[in-house]
Amino acid sequence: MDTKSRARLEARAKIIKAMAHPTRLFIVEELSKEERCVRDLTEMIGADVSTVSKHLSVLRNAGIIRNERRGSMVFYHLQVPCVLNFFSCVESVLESSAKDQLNLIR
Amino acid sequence: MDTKSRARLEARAKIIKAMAHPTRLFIVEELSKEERCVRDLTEMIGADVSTVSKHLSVLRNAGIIRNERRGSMVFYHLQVPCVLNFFSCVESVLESSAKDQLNLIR
DNA sequence: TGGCGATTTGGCATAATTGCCAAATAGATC
DNA sequence: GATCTATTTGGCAATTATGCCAAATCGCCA
Repeated sequence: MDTKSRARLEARAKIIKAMAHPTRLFIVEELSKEERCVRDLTEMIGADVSTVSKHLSVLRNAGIIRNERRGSMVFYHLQVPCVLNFFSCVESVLESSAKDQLNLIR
Repeated sequence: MDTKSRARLEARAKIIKAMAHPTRLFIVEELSKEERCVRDLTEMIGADVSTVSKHLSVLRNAGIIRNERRGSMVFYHLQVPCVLNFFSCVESVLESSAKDQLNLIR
């Protein structure tokens, strides 16, 4: 692995890592339906506002979501919707694992 | 968010987290071409064998890859190829970010 | 300007991840 | 069984991630 390949892999990993948290997956899923302000997301998630704000900044820094200030509120929306494709594949992995469990029992 | 939703999100996050590392992305990409033994992967990656072995176990525990022992060697192969779809979307995110950079400069 | 709601940032304690070395395990071959 | 190669596991130090509280910032409106 040369330096260039390593840099490319690191850039990719950074984006995937941004998705790799239950709360952030929830945010992505929710923003795929409609844009939301921090307060609404916080209420749905049930964590501290500061925690939610930091999760949002992780997703924003990765380039996955975007924010727009309107008045005193900040609205977030999904910038790159193809990340939703992750979900169907993840389900495939889960199904595949479930089958393995059955095979072990038999 | 109820307990059930949270569990589902955690299961998904676990799988995405397994992909969220440069070395493991390399492994997935490499195994998409052909199956490989631990020694070959280790040589390509250039880390300690134990490190590579642990990365492989992360991917295996997530259900993304599978291993098969043949003699004294263990071969790994991609179990759920749809994870390769992640890459094209990740590139979209990177491109989108690159455009943002240009807009900031202007 | 002062106060208020919305959001972000700093800081800290705790937990999880990472990578290496050393040791253990497994199969092949003698 | 002894030994060699291949792989995994245990353990440890260093780094990074997480979540909360407190404090700071921002926009609005009286």
